[in-house]
Amino acid sequence: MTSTWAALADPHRRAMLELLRESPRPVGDLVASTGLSQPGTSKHLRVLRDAGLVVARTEAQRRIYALDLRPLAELDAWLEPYRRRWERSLDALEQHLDSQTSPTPKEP
Amino acid sequence: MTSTWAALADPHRRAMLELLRESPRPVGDLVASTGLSQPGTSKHLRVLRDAGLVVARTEAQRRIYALDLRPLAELDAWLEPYRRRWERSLDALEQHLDSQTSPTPKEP
DNA sequence: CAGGCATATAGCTACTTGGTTATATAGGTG
DNA sequence: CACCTATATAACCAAGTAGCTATATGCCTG
Repeated sequence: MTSTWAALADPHRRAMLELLRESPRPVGDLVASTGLSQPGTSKHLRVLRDAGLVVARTEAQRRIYALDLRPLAELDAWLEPYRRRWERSLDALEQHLDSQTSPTPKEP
Repeated sequence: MTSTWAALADPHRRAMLELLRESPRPVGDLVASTGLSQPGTSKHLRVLRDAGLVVARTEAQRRIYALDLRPLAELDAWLEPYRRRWERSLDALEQHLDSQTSPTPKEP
């Protein structure tokens, strides 16, 4: 799972994933959108591939990259117990502010 | 946000967070649980502090570290659009398996 | 105030990483 | 086959990181 976190620690890679969330794309598109060199982009794609976050299919000379959501679902599962905690806090806060209008929630 | 992802990319740091999820603890506890040197542990704690994932309060000579959930909530928000995607897939799967015994219990 | 305990910082080293340019590989097309 | 397009890999460099040991800081206690 470490490789997933590490892969997501880079802003360029996160941006690439967001692009791929819309639809699968060839490398050229990602090169254009990141503004990095083509080899640089390929290097990032390798990291994402090694982490299992994307898969590539070959189409003539092009490699079409697509998201694989499973590692993200794993992160989501990791977050779950923490999420329960802050949801509990929010519930409490909500109860506390029950009858008020508060634009800026604060730590008690 | 990059600092949050980067902080979580290290297994020792994730383990420390899991410890702190149970309750706030002094550094000594974390040293013991990680098996790292004390300075090494302190270094990791600094990364977590800089990312805002933990806060420390001083209590005599001890520093008691506690989780701050807010950066994790941010990650959760980042995951949201992806989550929608895999939930949609799961919905589809579910429909497909409609008349069978459901192995994955769900939130009511 | 001396000494001990708990933690942080400094300073070092080996390794990893993000970026580059140059080159290799693979497929399409004249 | 010669060449072009698209992508990957190699080789290199600067900067960052994870670990260590040694040292500084801060607080308590006798």
